[in-house]
Amino acid sequence: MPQFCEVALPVPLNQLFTYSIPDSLSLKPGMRVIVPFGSRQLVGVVVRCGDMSAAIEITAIKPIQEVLDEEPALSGEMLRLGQWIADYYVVPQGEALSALLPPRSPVRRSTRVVLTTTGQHALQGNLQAEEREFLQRLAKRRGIRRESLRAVWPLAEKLRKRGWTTYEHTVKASAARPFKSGPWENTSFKPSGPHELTPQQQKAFHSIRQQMETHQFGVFLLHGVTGSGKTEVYLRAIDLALKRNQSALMLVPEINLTPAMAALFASRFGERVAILHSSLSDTEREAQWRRVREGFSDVVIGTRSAVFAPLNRLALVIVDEEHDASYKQEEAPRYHGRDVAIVRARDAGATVVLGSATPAMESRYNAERGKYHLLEIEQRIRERPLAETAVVDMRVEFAETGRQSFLSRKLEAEIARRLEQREQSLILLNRRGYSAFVLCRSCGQAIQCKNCSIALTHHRRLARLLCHYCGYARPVPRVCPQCASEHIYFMGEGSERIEDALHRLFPQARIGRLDRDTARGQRQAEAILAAFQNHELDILVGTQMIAKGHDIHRVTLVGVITADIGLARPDFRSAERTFQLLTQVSGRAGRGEFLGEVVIQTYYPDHYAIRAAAAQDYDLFYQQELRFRQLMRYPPFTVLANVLVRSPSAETALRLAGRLGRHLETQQKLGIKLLGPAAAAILRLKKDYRYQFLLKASRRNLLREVLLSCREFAQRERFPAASLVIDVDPQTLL
DNA sequence: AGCACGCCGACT
DNA sequence: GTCGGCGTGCTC
Repeated sequence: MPQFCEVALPVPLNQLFTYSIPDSLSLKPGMRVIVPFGSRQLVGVVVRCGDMSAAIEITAIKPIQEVLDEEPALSGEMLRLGQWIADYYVVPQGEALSALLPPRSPVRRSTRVVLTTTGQHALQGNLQAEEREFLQRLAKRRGIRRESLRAVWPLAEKLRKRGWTTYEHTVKASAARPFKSGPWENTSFKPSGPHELTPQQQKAFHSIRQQMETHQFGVFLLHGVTGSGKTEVYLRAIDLALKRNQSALMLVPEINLTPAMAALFASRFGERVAILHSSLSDTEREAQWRRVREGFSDVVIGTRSAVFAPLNRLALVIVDEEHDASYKQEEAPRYHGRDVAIVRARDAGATVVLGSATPAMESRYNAERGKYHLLEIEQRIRERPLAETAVVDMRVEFAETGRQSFLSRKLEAEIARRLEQREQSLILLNRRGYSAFVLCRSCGQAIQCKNCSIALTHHRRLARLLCHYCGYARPVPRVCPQCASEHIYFMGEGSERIEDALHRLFPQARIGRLDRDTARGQRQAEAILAAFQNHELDILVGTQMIAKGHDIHRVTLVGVITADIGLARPDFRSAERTFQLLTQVSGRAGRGEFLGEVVIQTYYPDHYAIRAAAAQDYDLFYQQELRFRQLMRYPPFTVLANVLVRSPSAETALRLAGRLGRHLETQQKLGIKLLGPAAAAILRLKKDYRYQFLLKASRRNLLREVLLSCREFAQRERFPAASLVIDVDPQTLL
């Protein structure tokens, strides 16, 4: 009986493909294979193996070409997780699985130029000298690698178009590399022991331990104020998993995975830790992946994609700063790392700890309904008090001083005092660049990106206008590009301008800046933070990068220049994001022996997100926000999906949106609310025009049904594959 | 998605 | 007369 298998392939088609298995190959589900697909060869993952019956209806079944793994790259557990992602996020299984696979490609591709039969005939006839020479080179060997063609490229292309030569593509397994030992081999880290736990830390740890002892799935929400020592609780729980010969996984947001953090974990767990960092190369990443799979590492710390680390005997999954938006992947498959982590833990019977000082609304709501166990730590370690907060109403400030300054008298005085006392200040302005936009007073237009419907931001040091969405850059114009008027004005301020202005106000101060412009990679960010940590800087200005997780003892002042920047965004999470940012940055003050102080400048001092952040009162915010969400039928009271239609042609985008809209109207039912089609908040992004629908559903199943029908409709109606974007549980509606 | 096949305009 | 544009259809 011939054997067949079903293979998931990285194509946007919602199906598996059946291949026959040659007798010479032995295959198991989870192995990667090379298969012929149309005129191409693709790498896929075997999902199922079976006998004839499944394949009976398919006319032309091709054989598997090559097997790429000796042992399955994906375990049964990981294949199930891939299936869950495909179902939940409404993506084809092949696309879902591509997120789970080991980082480095298992194949090498090469393209050779070879002689065709007509080409061989042509060689007999009359030819130009250079043509003859080239064809003879091809005839002598089995063609030439395409890359080594550069010098004779135009000639080669000419002959190919004439039909004398053609490309021959080959895909071959790349040689397996021996892998080196861990990343800590050459650093002589000093082992460090556990710290004393406060009674509240102790209590939280005990609950987690009890759950782990049951070997049953369970989720904790560890809600601990900033500086309450959540990390020490994580360390103890991981330690427990290891002592029982089980493994642990910890997810952290991108910016928190600093070498300092890595060093902390290395000092406690040594070579057993694998760190999956975004700045690792694919080869390094794969080496870590193999260390984990082969059991050399049983603790994995990493960002979003580390949730797929091939750990066995998983006992504990920690998601630190679980509210953080960077856990959502913003391209297909659009999964949420926290939610995938929970599903993975459920399948493995593991304990989950979601940690945050500002839990996501959904998480806190789940805790209140008893879906998660709530653990609270209200005390900072060593009983350090939270910082005191002053809110400055910038409307009043302007009325009283009559001058348009970004810095209030209060904040300026406090900075001056810190400089005198040799203490440090953190200044937050959550917008990078020098001025926010460039406006022409004659025609009234802000200078726009050529790919997006977005005003460009002025970056002075770069002497460029930049698009913060697509990366487009252009020189700073001296006259308006629209109307040639000289009356162009630079409006609004960003972190770069604040840094400049502080230099002028406090010429004696040592000032640094931390944002995506000064810290283009992890190392530069670390260097700036290290300088601040060592008190080589008095003031650190920056965007939200300065708000996260850093523990710098001499910071006694945190200033927020404009707290309202995020509030105006057309996004139902804008209040939540603002509250989280203000709370996080406030938590940076007073972590040492001195009391901290926070000054928040705002034009909306009465907004509940700002009031609650100033009072460091999570519950106040939560209750208010919950009412808003309930009234407006937003999560956690509904589940959402954003369905977006895009095309480089404005007309096509509009037409497709109209057709999809008419289809969605036929899908209306009780429990589903459809908003749209509407122009996306950024109508044009990266050259695409975009229209969107927001679906609110009372139940997950209803939402899924509608989304599946959307995808089927688009496929049936031959929408271009990239034109439909489905985002389940969207974190942003841009 | 990628790639082949197929049918209409501006070039040697 | 040919090259090459991208519409349409298909991939086990």
